[in-house]
Amino acid sequence: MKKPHNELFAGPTIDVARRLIGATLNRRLPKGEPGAGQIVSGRIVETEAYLPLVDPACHAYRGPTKRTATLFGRPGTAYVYLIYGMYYCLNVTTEPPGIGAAVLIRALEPLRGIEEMRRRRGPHVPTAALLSGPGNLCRAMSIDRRCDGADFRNGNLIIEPCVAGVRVATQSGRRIGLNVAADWPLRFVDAHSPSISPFRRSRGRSAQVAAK
DNA sequence: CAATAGATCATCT
DNA sequence: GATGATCTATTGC
Repeated sequence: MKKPHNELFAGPTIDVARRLIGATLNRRLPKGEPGAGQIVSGRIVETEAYLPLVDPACHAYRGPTKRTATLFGRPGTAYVYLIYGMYYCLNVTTEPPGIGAAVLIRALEPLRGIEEMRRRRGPHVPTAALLSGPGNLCRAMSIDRRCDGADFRNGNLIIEPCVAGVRVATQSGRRIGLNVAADWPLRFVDAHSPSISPFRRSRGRSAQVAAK
């Protein structure tokens, strides 16, 4: 039994998004599939904040629905949804219960279970790219709607904070794939990681502004 | 390198 | 009935 990391999910959404860079995501592969029970894990190197109340790109913006119910629950819960009929996206809920907001996990650097990830992504995918991109990391780690509502402190989907004292060179920039409020500087990356997701068209240019 | 098309479906209007 | 917090392959410069 490990110590729960409540402090990791506390505070403003932007702070959580920054704090999650360098943290470790551990996933225990579900029963009934290859590698069941094994742990696959990665180091978080890219996140995006979706702010409470004021953010038109946040799924919570128009109030709770059946799909987005978990967004309004306690912080540190998994919000998983299907996008484009084909891929899942994994979020960490933030803010107190009743307020909908989250941090999207966009990319990780593979740590454990590389063979299991490659089995799900394909034999020719380079190791550094196995967990690069929100849809890809969910596929590699067998994360889908069954994970919606999971607690990141216990269970089969756990986030452990960055080791104390480790400094990650974090940068911020515009968000990716949005039609509204894409230019808000709410995307955070570990600038030195080879696993950051490729830049994609989201209109305009992708300004990278140095943060701390 | 940049732009575009197509795959595919739960959710919401 | 339209729409995505995506990804890959393909085309064109």
